Amino acid sequence: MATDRTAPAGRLLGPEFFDRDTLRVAADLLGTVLVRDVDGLPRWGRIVEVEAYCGPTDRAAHSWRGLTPRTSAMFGPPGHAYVYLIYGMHHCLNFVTRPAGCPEAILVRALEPGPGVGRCAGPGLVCRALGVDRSLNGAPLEPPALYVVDDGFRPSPGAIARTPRIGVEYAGEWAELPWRFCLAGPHLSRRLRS
DNA sequence: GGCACGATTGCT
DNA sequence: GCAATCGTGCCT
Repeated sequence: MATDRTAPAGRLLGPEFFDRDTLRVAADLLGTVLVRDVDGLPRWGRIVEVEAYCGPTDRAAHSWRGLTPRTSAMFGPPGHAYVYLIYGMHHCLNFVTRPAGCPEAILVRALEPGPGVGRCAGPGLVCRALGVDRSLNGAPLEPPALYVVDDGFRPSPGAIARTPRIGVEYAGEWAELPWRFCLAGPHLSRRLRS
């Protein structure tokens, strides 16, 4: 008996959803479903951990140094993907927020994996499990390739946690801001608190 | 042209 | 605790 891998149906999150305050978008993304379709075979997971990057003032953001070839997607329109290669071997997926010219984005750090999808507890693992690479950099978040839907799931308010972002200690005071948003559970890239 | 390093991961 | 692995950004 084959596992039903049909992606959850729901409201497609378009540019109007992402063209809002980045911290608000980050919080609202928790519990939504990220879908990646390759040749008609959907892979999906529920978003349980994200981080907001609000350049160019945010020293932890890639856009802090201004527009460069790599970060050009961050300066593009909302509702598009910003995908980059880190440590020469892992890809990281971001959703661009705010209008073009305002280089803010949200890093997808962890998913609760859907049927047949591997472990997604970490930004590199999310991209590996869903088959996301730099060919999607700058692509619009639209079906079928890559998109986000609100299927009606609503996390209980008490389940949402905020902590400082991971791996940005170099950013000084910006590293202390609680811009990592989590849905408490067993699928996070790191445990909450310490 | 050269070089240091990273929004990570997995193994010792 | 640390190696893997390479594109990017900055310097010469």
